[in-house]
Amino acid sequence: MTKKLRTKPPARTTYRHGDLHRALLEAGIALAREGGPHAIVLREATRRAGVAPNAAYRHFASRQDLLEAVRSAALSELANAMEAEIAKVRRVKSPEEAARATLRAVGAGYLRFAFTETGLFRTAFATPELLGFTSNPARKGRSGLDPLELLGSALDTLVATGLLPPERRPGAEFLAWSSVHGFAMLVIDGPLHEVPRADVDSIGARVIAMVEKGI
Amino acid sequence: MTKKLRTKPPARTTYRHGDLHRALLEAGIALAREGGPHAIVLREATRRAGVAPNAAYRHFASRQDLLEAVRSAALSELANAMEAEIAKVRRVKSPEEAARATLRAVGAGYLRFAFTETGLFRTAFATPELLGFTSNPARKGRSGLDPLELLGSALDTLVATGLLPPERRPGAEFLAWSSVHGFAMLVIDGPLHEVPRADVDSIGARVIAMVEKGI
DNA sequence: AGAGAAACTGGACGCTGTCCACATTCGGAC
DNA sequence: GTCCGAATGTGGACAGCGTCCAGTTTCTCT
Repeated sequence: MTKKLRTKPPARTTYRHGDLHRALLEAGIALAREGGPHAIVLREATRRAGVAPNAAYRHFASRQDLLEAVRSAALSELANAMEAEIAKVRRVKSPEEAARATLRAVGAGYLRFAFTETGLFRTAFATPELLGFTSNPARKGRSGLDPLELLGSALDTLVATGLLPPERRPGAEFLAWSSVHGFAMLVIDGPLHEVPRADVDSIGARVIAMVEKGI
Repeated sequence: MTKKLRTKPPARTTYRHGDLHRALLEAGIALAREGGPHAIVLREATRRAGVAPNAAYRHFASRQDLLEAVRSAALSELANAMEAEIAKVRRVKSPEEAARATLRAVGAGYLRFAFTETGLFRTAFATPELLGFTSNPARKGRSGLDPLELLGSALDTLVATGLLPPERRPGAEFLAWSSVHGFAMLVIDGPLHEVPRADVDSIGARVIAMVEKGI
């Protein structure tokens, strides 16, 4: 064993770190990815950045503040996962079919992220006190939309193609989001936890079908 | 100010506490009720029980163990809330209408508990590692059914009255549970947090309607 | 009455977030 | 170019947490 081959920063020689804010944020993201929100530990983040614990306070007001920043990054990655799934849909037959497929893609991307990046997913929705995801640049994906906006956009398209009556549009994102999010939780640490991936996917498809039908 | 009028146990004079297990569990439940899962703190529980911190280890293997016990109690109370709502339904017109109303009551009870006993609700589904609610006597309500079983029973009745095709019955509880649970999370600490109760209730009704229709 | 087990106490350890006082360095005004 | 204030990082401390170990008190069973 050489001494600790953790991603140890090369023992900076300069007094100033140079980009500590980003280093701490990235350490926080790594921690969240590995162990979820409660694995985000200030001292460990500073350790990984090769800096004294207190240095963090020049860049984040508190552990909670760092948590919040990681949370935004997680939401942004969630948006990217959703966009990736949506991108696969393009160039299909009818606009109607495309609209439906896009809505399904939104759900599928959400679930894929939840199951693939569980730690980040949990972090995205870990909030000791209130807060959802109000519009915040840090939480958007590459397309410039955050997860809720992506869902809203898919629903708008559904209305535009005449597949969803306009009077049922308001608040529809909450119906869809509830179902898919709840399902993710059920799988991540609920009764569906031990169920094989294939079965999970098929139930997931039914959840999305239920939304399409019942919305 | 008299010195701390917290529910201070009357400074027991005996060496033995007498019923420390229950006292700790109840302190844990109180803490969870006030501040959710992470407010369950071993030392605080022992303080409220008027006992040294280590005494807890004679009754719970770890903080996690106490958390787990509180969690079971919370699930049991959730079952009770659901049962209470179901009880209101009895003696309606047709069996079909009764079956539908019962399913809605299951959802309504779930949501009422989530919004009324938020701390306990959060605790019921807080689980650092895996686990859902497998059958466990401590998690049942007065009727002898746990929350998931209550939902399952309502769905069975729906099938019995011919309102739900039997082939769609398997796994249906996961569709219903996903939607209602997700909605609860959305309200408790998601984008719907600031929305007035009346609006929340009306969206909640739509969620339940979606399930009835899309299941 | 005595022995062994069960319940509780006391003190300690390492970990955490956070605060205060101090050291170093950077960038701009003269 | 030099000086000075602001920004950044360090060191040491504190309280609170979960947990462990060793001792003490009490109960129960023979």
